[in-house]
Amino acid sequence: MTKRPTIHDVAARAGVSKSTAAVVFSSPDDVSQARRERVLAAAAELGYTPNAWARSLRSTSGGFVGIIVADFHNPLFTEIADAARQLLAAQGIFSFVASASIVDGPDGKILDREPIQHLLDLKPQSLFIVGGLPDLSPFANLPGHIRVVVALSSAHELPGAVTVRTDESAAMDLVCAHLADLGHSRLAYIGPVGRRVAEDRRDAFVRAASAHRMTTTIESTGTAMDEPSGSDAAERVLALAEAPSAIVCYNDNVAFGVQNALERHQDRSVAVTGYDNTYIARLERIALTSIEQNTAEIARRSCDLLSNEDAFAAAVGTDILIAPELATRSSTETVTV
Amino acid sequence: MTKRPTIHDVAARAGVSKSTAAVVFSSPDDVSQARRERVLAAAAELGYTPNAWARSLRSTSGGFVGIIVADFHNPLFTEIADAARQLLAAQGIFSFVASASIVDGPDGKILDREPIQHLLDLKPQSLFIVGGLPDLSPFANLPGHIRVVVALSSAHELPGAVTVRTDESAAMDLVCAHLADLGHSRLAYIGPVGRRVAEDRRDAFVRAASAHRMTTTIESTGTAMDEPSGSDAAERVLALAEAPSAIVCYNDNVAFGVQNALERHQDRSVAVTGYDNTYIARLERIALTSIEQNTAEIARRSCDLLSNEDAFAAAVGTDILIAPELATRSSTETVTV
DNA sequence: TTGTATGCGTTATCAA
DNA sequence: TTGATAACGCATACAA
Repeated sequence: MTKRPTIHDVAARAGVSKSTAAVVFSSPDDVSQARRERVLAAAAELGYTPNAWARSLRSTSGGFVGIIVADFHNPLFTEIADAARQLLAAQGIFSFVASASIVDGPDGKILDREPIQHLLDLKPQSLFIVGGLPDLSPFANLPGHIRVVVALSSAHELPGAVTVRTDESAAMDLVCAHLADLGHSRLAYIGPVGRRVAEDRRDAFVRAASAHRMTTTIESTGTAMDEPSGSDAAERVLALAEAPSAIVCYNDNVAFGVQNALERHQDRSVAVTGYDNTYIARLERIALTSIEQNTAEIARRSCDLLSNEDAFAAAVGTDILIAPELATRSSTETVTV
Repeated sequence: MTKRPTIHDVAARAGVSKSTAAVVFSSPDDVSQARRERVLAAAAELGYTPNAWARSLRSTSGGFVGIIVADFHNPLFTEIADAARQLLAAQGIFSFVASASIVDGPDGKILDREPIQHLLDLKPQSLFIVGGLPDLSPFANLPGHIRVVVALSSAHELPGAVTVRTDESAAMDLVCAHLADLGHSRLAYIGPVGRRVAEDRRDAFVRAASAHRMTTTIESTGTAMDEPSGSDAAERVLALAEAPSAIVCYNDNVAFGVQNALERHQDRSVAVTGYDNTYIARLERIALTSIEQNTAEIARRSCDLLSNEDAFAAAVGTDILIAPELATRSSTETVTV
């Protein structure tokens, strides 16, 4: 097997022309049954499978889905990408995953165009972008027939794209309702600013909290959204004259930092909530109440759009919002005020 | 930009033939300076970059490195893959990452050949396999010029490959020396069986512990290596007549389970160590002493082999062992016995 | 040094 | 229905 068999080898073995053999794999009905069976048999004996990339080169589309993961290290992203691959494979559509490479530029993050161009050169039938990219311009002038679906981020820069993301309002409503039930009335929110998702989430929090008649304080972590920045922000919040009884965080990482700060202050009275319901939040030592984004449903809806032309056409330009759930754990089982 | 410029367009604009233009990009010295500059200028104006896959199709090798990540969800793997990409890019070598898809077969895990075949069809110059795959046979009959480097796993099935992995003996020696320093003399080890790395690590533990004159108990987690299995195994160990004063774990996940079990028993006297020094181990609430695999060094050595033919030839068939480090945290700051 | 012709593995367009 | 031929974007042996 040091060399793969080609359509040429199959044709020779079956005693037909290259073109006839090729047709067997593209539109089997256009060839007589006798020849079709001979070709198929020859292909099976040789272990022939078409070379997808030679096909791509010749055709306008390779018939596969290109998946671009914004950040390999975000388990949410890889989970969705993985689920999408399986769903598409079940439909007989194969997919190819590429990681976006994001580098530091003079002003902010910059999206490296090279790996994306390489994926585009493979001529995907449609594109699935998982997670937020600093820049969507590489996808602005795609050949019109390529469908683009963006998950977990907004694609307002791409008029022809469809976005599938978590319903932030519903999420923050779950959080605030839960805290209201527990008797909280003064909340703080800790999270980053600047990025679209960040603004959405914070605004959703403010709306939800006020709907539940709770007062709010917003503490920014700048552009950071990790454990140390959460810890720092928590210190500032705890120093406030009217300290809150619960702290709602942009994501789990920030919440871990907040938990650390509370631990340093020996303060077990303040409730903390996260967002993403990561593996870590489930650990008994952490036990963080957190929003679970419905990744399975996000993947399912995305794949539907990716593979179904009509479904995509009907949804183009819209945001599809997926309802999240709240996983409640002991981080919100505190002394109520 | 709805259509990418081809070498044809560049040649037309520069007023030379296709081949001349092509040569400018493959062996620039073989063309006169005047024409070279005209071609380069035309390419720049058009924004031309070569289509790597068309090049691959024509040549025996596309000159890029194919990276296969065994499991997207293992942060260690993605970290190494990412580092390798950057190191290779700095050398002007581009790389393409594909995730292996591992499915459940009748007896055990099965490696899906399709995505791998697709990557192979792209004709990589060399292959970088990150992490353990259930089956290396798809790589057994590669065209001879393709170099294969395997990181974090063993490649004894592939005679022509080179393995780069952590020195398990050194790792377990660090752990046991640390525990010996703290006065421990009875150790338990909790981890899975069956896989090569698992056996290596356990055997290394036994050797290191006996070198430090400590007694050992081995508790298996079967094939599992996650938090619940660690928790269960810890319960069994704690029920032992002569309970150990320290528990050494196969990895961090298992160790988190052990920590949970200890927490349930209100037992702060038993030391726990992990392996991988994940992001989670660093969280203040977890503070797990753990072995840090030197991913940067693993990536560096691997890339050296990947890009340097001579270095690879010298190392073929061998295992390159990378020294790990021990990150000590409060999980081993217990009451000493 | 430069251009012409051919092929990589496939699909598409024609005649036959 | 089938098969010869061209083309996708590129590289290379060969001729000029």
